[in-house]
Amino acid sequence: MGKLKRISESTISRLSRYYRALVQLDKDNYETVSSKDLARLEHLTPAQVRKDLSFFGSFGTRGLGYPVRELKDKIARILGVDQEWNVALVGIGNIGSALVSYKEFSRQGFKIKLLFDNDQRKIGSNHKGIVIRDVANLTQELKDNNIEIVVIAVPPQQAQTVCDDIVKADVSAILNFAPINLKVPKGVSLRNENMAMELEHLSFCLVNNDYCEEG
Amino acid sequence: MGKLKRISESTISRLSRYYRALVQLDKDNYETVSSKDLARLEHLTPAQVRKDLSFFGSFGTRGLGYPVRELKDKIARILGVDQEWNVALVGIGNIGSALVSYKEFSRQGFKIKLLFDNDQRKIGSNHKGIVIRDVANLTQELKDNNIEIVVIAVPPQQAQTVCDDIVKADVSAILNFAPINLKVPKGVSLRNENMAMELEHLSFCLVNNDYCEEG
DNA sequence: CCCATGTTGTGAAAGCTTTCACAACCAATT
DNA sequence: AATTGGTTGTGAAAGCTTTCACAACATGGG
Ligand SMILES: NC(=O)c1ccc[n+]([C@@H]2O[C@H](COP(=O)([O-])OP(=O)(O)OC[C@H]3O[C@@H](n4cnc5c(N)ncnc54)[C@H](O)[C@@H]3O)[C@@H](O)[C@H]2O)c1
Ligand SMILES: NC(=O)c1ccc[n+]([C@@H]2O[C@H](COP(=O)([O-])OP(=O)(O)OC[C@H]3O[C@@H](n4cnc5c(N)ncnc54)[C@H](O)[C@@H]3O)[C@@H](O)[C@H]2O)c1
Repeated sequence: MGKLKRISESTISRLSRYYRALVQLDKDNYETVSSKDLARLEHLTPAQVRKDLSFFGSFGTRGLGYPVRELKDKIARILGVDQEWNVALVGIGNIGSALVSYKEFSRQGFKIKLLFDNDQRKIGSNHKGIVIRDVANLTQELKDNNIEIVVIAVPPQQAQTVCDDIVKADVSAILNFAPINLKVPKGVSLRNENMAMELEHLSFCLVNNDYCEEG
Repeated sequence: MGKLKRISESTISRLSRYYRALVQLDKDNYETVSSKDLARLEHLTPAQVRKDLSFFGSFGTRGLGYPVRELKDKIARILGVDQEWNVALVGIGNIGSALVSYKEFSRQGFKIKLLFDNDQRKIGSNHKGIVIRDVANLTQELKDNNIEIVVIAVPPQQAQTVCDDIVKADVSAILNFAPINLKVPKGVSLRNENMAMELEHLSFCLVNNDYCEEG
């Protein structure tokens, strides 16, 4: 079992994609899948699929391929989506509200447990069955409720302060929607969802289409 | 002027980050900035900054650094954010509505011109000053209105059909929020915004914290 | 049992990206 | 004009990721 190398960002992202494909294959009652099939489904190469999986073990059978359900479960375990995670959301505005309404996260094990805002008109109100709390008590309430992942959806100016309070609660996984570079201590995982950057990437491709292949 | 190499995805993303930093530096009335400063602001290395910029030309002065405003304008040009882009949005649900309300895109030159949905209750209604059109006429209306970028925010099952209609209108830049692998012909730039994948990345880090450094 | 066909797992090669290191240059000071 | 201190631009080195290529194994049919 290859349990030594550091896993690259891109391998982790591809794991998510394999997982999604496998969930579908399982629904469609496929028993086995080859690296070739999986690669075609995700527009990758078979060698890449095999190499990615090989970092975590040998899940396939030579000549046959991978058992769909088993591989799906193995990857679920690796990705940590075989369990439930307590999620909190800070900033219940446009994006925040959209996220609360999104049922798919819960189905995948990401349970939105707490909502926070600093707007007195919103605090105390019920949003999709969850009461919005005062961000003033953020650190304490995150601790009290065993929150493991926090999503930041506040304006960029407030994001670092909110982030600091989250870190104080020993939460070590943060998803940030504010277009700003948050500083977090070592050991805290931070992912940024930056739509402006994606749009700029597209406009770059429109302007420089010769130098921008494969989207 | 280095106009030969293919530019990597990561260089383009970093260009967006330099741009954001430069806009701020300009606002704060800085005249020049060194690769060292720019690197510190974005948590990168000075060599990386210089190498990235060198793909597009020599914008700095040895001993002095880069002229902030000039470099900002140069990068704006490279990214294509020195001009306005006509954007359309398909699927005015949770995410779609959030995007329409977001003023920042317009400020950056991404002008949301058309909205589409297939829900008869929504079609014809006014959303933040823009009327929601019937997706049935998608291809024709994209053409008629010179739309250059389309954002897909419909359920995953409908995304490929919508995508095909967009491609038919010769739009070559698509931002997709549906968690599905869209197929687009060569020459069309497709970016995916997949929040589930980001959350899975975080849960991976929580489970395998030894193998997951730097978020 | 043997052979043909198919597929994995993995070292090694190729390709790509980042970092290093330094010549080339700029400005200020003496 | 020479020296000091600073910074860029870039070829080369190092590091990382992807692809290649093939031994090792599985199955099925003669
Ligand atoms: N709406 C979009 O489409 C979009 C797109 C890209 C990025 N973003 C980014 O996402 C973030 C949220 O955007 P939005 O459109 O939802 O904004 P919004 O103004 O609709 O919502 C922000 C919410 O955060 C709350 N808030 C402000 N300061 C707070 C604090 N200190 N603690 C807790 N809550 C606080 C506000 O009361 C509000 O409810 C912003 O950083 C924005 O730049 C939004
Ligand atoms: N809401 C979120 O936080 C979130 C998060 C991640 C991903 N997503 C993805 O973004 C997409 C949109 O999510 P949402 O929550 O806004 O969903 P939603 O159901 O609120 O909105 C979807 C909208 O698309 C419209 N629609 C459906 N089929 C259409 C078609 N063929 N043409 C045009 N319009 C059509 C619907 O009428 C609706 O208005 C989905 O693919 C979802 O998986 C959403």
